[in-house]
Amino acid sequence: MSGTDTPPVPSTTGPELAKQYRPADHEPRVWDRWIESKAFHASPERVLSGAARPYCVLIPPPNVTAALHLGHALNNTLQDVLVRAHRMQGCEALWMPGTDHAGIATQAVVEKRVMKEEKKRRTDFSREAFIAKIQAFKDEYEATITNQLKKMGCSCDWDRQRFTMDSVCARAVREAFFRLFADGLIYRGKRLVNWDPALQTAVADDECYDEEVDSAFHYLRYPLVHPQGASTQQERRSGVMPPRDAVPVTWGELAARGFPDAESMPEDQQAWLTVATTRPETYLGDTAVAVNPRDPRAKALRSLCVELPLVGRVIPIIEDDYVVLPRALARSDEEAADPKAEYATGFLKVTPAHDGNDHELYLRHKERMDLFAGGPGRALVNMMGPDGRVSDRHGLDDIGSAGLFVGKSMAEARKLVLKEFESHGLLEKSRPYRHSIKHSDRSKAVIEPFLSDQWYVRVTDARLAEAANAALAPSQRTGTGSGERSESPTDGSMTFHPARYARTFEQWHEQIRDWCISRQLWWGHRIPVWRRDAAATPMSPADGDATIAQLAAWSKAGRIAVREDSTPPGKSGEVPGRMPAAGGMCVCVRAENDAEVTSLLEARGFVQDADVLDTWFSSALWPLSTMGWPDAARAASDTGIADFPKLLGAFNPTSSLSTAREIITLWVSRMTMFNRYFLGEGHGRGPVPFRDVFIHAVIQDGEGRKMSKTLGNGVDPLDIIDSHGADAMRYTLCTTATNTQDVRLPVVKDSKTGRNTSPKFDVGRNFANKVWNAARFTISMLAGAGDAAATPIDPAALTLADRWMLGRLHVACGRIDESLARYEFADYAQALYDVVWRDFCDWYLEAVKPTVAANPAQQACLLQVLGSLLRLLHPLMPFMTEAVWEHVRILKGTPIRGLTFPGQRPASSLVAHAGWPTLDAALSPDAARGEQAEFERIRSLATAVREVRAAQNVAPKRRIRLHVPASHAAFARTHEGLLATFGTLSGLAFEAAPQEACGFTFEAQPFAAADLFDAAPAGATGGIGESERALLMKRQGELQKEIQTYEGRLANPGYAQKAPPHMVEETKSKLAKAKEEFSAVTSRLGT
RNA sequence: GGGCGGGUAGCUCAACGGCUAGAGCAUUCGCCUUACACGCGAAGGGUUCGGGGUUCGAAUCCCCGCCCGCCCA
Repeated sequence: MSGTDTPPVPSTTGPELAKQYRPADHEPRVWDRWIESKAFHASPERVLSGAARPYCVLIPPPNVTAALHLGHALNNTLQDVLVRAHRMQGCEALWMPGTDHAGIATQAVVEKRVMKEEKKRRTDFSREAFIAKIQAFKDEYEATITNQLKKMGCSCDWDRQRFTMDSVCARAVREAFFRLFADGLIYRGKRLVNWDPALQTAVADDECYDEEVDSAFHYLRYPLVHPQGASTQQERRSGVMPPRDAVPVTWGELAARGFPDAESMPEDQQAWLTVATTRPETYLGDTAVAVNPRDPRAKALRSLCVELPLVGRVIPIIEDDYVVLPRALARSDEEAADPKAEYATGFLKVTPAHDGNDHELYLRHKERMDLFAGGPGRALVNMMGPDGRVSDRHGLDDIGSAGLFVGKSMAEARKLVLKEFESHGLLEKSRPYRHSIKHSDRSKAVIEPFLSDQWYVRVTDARLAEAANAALAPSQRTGTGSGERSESPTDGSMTFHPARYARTFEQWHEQIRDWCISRQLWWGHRIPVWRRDAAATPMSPADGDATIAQLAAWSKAGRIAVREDSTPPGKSGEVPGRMPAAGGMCVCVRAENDAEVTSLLEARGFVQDADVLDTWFSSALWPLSTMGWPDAARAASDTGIADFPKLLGAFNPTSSLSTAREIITLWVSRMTMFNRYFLGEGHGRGPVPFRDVFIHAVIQDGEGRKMSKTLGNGVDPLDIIDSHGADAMRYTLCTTATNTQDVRLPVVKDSKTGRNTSPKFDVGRNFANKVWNAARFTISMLAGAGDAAATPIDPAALTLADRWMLGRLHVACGRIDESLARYEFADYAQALYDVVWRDFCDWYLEAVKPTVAANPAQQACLLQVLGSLLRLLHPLMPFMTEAVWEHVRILKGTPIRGLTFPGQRPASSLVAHAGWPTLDAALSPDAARGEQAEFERIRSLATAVREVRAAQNVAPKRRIRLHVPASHAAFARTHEGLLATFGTLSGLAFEAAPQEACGFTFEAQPFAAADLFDAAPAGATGGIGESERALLMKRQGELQKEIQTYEGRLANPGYAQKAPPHMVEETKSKLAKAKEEFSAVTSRLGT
């Protein structure tokens, strides 16, 4: 810490503070003081030199898509609370800020904007020109977001702000991709995407909408054949057995196999299966028919096949319980209730290249389907071109006599297929059916599931998924899953809060699938792979040999890595001996600007992959990239931040990550895998990226709905800062942060501004104002105080009230420290509320009012307690406490023995650096239990007096006389001052109370309040008054209930025998007390 | 389909096998009591979703059911 910090601005040191806390008067000034003094700067040097413990939080980088909402406000408030508290505790606290480029979301937003403003599509621009537009948008929103965070008071180290696409992060992405590629953990594979045939691009799920359309189920007959007649496709291809020779299966044969109802069909005719489909046109890509194994017909069909009409392809019948049984065969009400059961025939055509569910079926029956199709992957028959028309050039190479469909759009093909089937007598019927299908947001075209080449990270490798699970703390492992602990010391060092989320994390990795990282977008990190298809671009042998030699040299030098299509996932690729004559070859180029390599590649027909990486790929590197990995020296020179090379060593692993539930799988998992992998020398057991993962609640509106733009129930943090102040918002958000999974915040529209707000924020505003006024009052009382002494005051020299307050402070500190350690922010807020409002304001300030002016020791105690409270409040309410601190820190204060502030930075005038209150055990309530109890008795008696005053309608300012029984004479005399203050008493009396006094019991003894009125109220007739009687009878009722409870408990024979003895004793003594008081009350009522 | 959370005062939430189930807001009554009306004092308000079980003792643990919500597929 530099300590070059400005003194308080003169204008704020005026004689008096405003009567109300007005946030706008302070927030900008306080913010400027923090920034000018570099209050949030973290120095890795201090960590590495051992001068301070590290505490580090990485901000979950907000998307640059839109301004922050209340959920962000919550998450960032909680992070700031953690960071500020640890900074005050003496840690070197680094909160790393930054934003995320959010590929799909941002590009989509900009595309919409450009369409609206310029009526142009992305494809109307060059890739570079369009990216420039997105870049401009990003700059705008990054500034908006940064401003919002600053308005909230976020104490990030702003000089270190990163963006997932800046040069430092880009280098990390490039290196990570290269290493995974070289290690065989990145491979190319096929996958179904949402294809927009109009725009000829893949679109993301959230760029589609579902819309109901009128369609139909069509019932197609597929003739049954014997597989031995057809053999496999491979054999047919080589001419062994033309498809026409497939041997038909007759109904008679089927009947003999036990197929129900087959005997009712013509015995010697070829049998068929009827499939029900809404997409008959895709039949060209069918590579199986599926039947449910529980279907009574399934057994008879085993070992048989069907032959696709016209195409002639012979495809297997597979059994899978995904298939819906027709209603007639349903085995339960639940099955029959499935609306699809009504339309189902029990036979499902399987088109794995054109339907997601069919693709899943294929993955489960891969071996069999591929065998029939002629080899690995061959059952994925793609019958459509990128233009959405039937094609025999994109994977359909056995079209047979179905050539008439080629070139037709999918809609035309549907009609034609139905017509052809009908003319062959193979269309059984069509039934109208209404269902929802996916459409593209932008073109409104019907989405076609389309097979395309994608890049994958092989996270199923043990070095990734299992390593992530091994990171979990042993107490949070269920023990059954993958990822046994190794001898690595970093295994088991990551803990979730609340603990239940560890299960989400663990199960995700147990059933993880390879991660598809390519996205058909322009905005993002472009995939650094150049590919050449041998078939597409022939090369002369000489060129080939030269290229191979060059690639081998570069590969050896670590500048590139090579994979062929045939390299199996999980294996590293090698530069082949010569240029392959078939298949594709991919070259990953390590350095971003290696023009020598890329120009040769491009000259030899290699083309860079057009896709970009999934945004989460760069996010997954956040703990590394923000710390300068892999080349911190270049990060330093890029940014001018000299200590970049020290960050990783000082702050990774980071301390706490705060994020939302759904992020566990998207982000937490991947950061864990990557941090461990890249810092773990390839074995995957390197350091974890963070020790604690805190999952915060989701803010919902009053009805339990998510806040969203479309519902119009969102609350803008800046609106709340405007109306209530940043501290009020922060405090209120903390009060909601219980460890449940969601919190409700009733939303109302402010009639004046028309903006959404919540009455909840008044809680924070009121509390801020309360603290402000408590401080204002304290300052005014201490204004004329004498000089401070250096020798700490012995608590024994203080009054009972002072020591009680120190005890309350002790309790509050313990509760707050505990809450912080457990990430229970609502309890932190509650502890502050209790100690500030209920203890300090309600009782302590009232107690010292009459005495503090004449008691220097009490002055010291009051100031130290206020200072402690402001410190404890600071993480939640940084602006207000800092504004107050400007006045408090200049007061002369003698320390109190046992109350210290470790972590304080002496050179700083900020409460942000003022250290954390720490109280010796000597000041704990336990150490002086008798005294604490004494003060509590005083409070109880005062409350009893107040009850009488309220019940009797005594004027608030009127001083009344308290008649004390002999049993309590000494007690009352000792504490007469406090009792008089709290009860607004004129004094004590020890003789019998006059007739018109109002009696009450305290500790089962008869007390009375007298001199309540100038004259006896009209109608008073002597004896006890009506309101006193009411009071006593109410009390009598309470006591009766209490006595019943205790007597019932003691009457239970099991209780005395089995309950802990101290508990039985306690009940007995409570019963005795209650009975005693009951008789006192009764006897008073009897007079 | 798998996993998880919740149902307690009108509202938002506490209470983690043992005080007469507690706070804040809202409500009612009395107060502009010299820090604070964004405040002070006092009061009313609960069959802890329903049913069963374990236990001396259940809002809390177990089982069944109902309702609401989230995540993953």
